[in-house]
Amino acid sequence: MTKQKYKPGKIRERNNENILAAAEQEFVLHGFKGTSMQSIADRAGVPKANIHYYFKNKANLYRSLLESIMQVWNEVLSDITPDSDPADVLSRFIRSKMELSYTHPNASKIFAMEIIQGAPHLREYLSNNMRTWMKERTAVIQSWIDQDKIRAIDPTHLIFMIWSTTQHYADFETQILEVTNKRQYEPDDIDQITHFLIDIIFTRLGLEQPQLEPFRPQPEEETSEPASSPL
Amino acid sequence: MTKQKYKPGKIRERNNENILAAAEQEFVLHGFKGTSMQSIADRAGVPKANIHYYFKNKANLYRSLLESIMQVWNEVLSDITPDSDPADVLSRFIRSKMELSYTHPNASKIFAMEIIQGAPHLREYLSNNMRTWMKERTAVIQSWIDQDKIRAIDPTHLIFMIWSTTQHYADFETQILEVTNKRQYEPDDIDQITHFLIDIIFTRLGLEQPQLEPFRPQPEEETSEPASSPL
DNA sequence: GTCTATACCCAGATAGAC
DNA sequence: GTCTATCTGGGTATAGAC
Repeated sequence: MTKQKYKPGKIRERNNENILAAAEQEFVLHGFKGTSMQSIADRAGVPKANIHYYFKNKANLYRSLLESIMQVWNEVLSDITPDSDPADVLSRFIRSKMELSYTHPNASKIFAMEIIQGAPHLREYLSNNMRTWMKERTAVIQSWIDQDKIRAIDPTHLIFMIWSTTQHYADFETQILEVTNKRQYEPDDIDQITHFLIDIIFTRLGLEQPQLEPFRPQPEEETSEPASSPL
Repeated sequence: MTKQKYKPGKIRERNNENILAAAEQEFVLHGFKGTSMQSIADRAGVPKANIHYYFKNKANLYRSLLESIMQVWNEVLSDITPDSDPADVLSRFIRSKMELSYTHPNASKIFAMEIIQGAPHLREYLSNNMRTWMKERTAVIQSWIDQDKIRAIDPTHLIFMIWSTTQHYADFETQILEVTNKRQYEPDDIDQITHFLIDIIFTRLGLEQPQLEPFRPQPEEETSEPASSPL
């Protein structure tokens, strides 16, 4: 009879997270149109009607997922200024992206599928936010070039290169594990790839290879975040 | 009444190609599960039952598409030997991949979505063919290192880097065009990106930048190949 | 807030007339 | 070889009892 000390809305919050985690799995496996509300309900262990009660409809649920993904996406490379040390900022950029590929592969995959299919649910967001995001970053990189901090390079394609190479390890995980004959990535793999990418890019930019702390993922906390948290 | 000089099976062949081209479009937009046979039929301008007559079922049609994609995929980097000139082989590798991203973006996208979703229709192929493909290539690159033709580097991740950076321009086309504020890629863009990638990679490998013929796509022939040929 | 039952629609696939 | 009509299952969404 001891009434649990859940603060109001705690149950709803937990249900929300369970449903989002289940939806993430299903959307990765079958895409937006190919995923059924029933399969999400089954995986989350709730009746199908409850998902409609919480999220209204499938498009809404999917958009909630995309929003939580874009939120994390926007945190990387947010501390870049003309006065920054390029080696510091770029190595942390590459490293953060690699860590995200390791810790949140499904988020990366859902984003990738959304873009590949023409970004039907994300077009507005892209044109509103992405272009200015890019303009600001490339302007800073160009200022580094003008200050002779790095060798001249096309800043836009440099960012595309870092995006593509790091996200590749999340999105094409299946192919990479098959080809390299591994069962799963280990933290050491993430370190090795991060060094590989920094090595190639920094050589071209005329930067010294930085010393990096090895990547050690935090042991999964009990309920601080759901296991497959939306990115 | 002049009986057309179509060789036997010509009509069937044309129908096949139309259906495959329509299927390619639909599978890119909606994924395997999300695509309906009706929408493929509508796009191809044939009754739905005919597709079942030609391809038996959806999975079969999809696999036919994947096979034609893998066929083209396998042609690149097929002429690599320990005696080859690394600068020549690698620059043509990068260039071919960039040209494929330009000429066959949908093929790249379908392949990407298949891998992202866990390669349910391609797993067997991957484990049978891909690992030996990779072993052979990385062995040759390692031999170049042993011969001091290029600076030491991890051959496997070098190939991943070329795959990811080149395919990115096909798969993430929507995002890239939005961010760079373009309506579509031009042949000049392909040249510029190719040079960008060769520049960075060759600098790290200690190779001279090669002279490259500019990329000029052949003017679309009338019926030599369907407009949206399967890769 | 929760879940059963159901309305309504569209999917893949095939039978069978042409 | 072609296409209409139809079978059967599963989809989204909601009404309404609990």
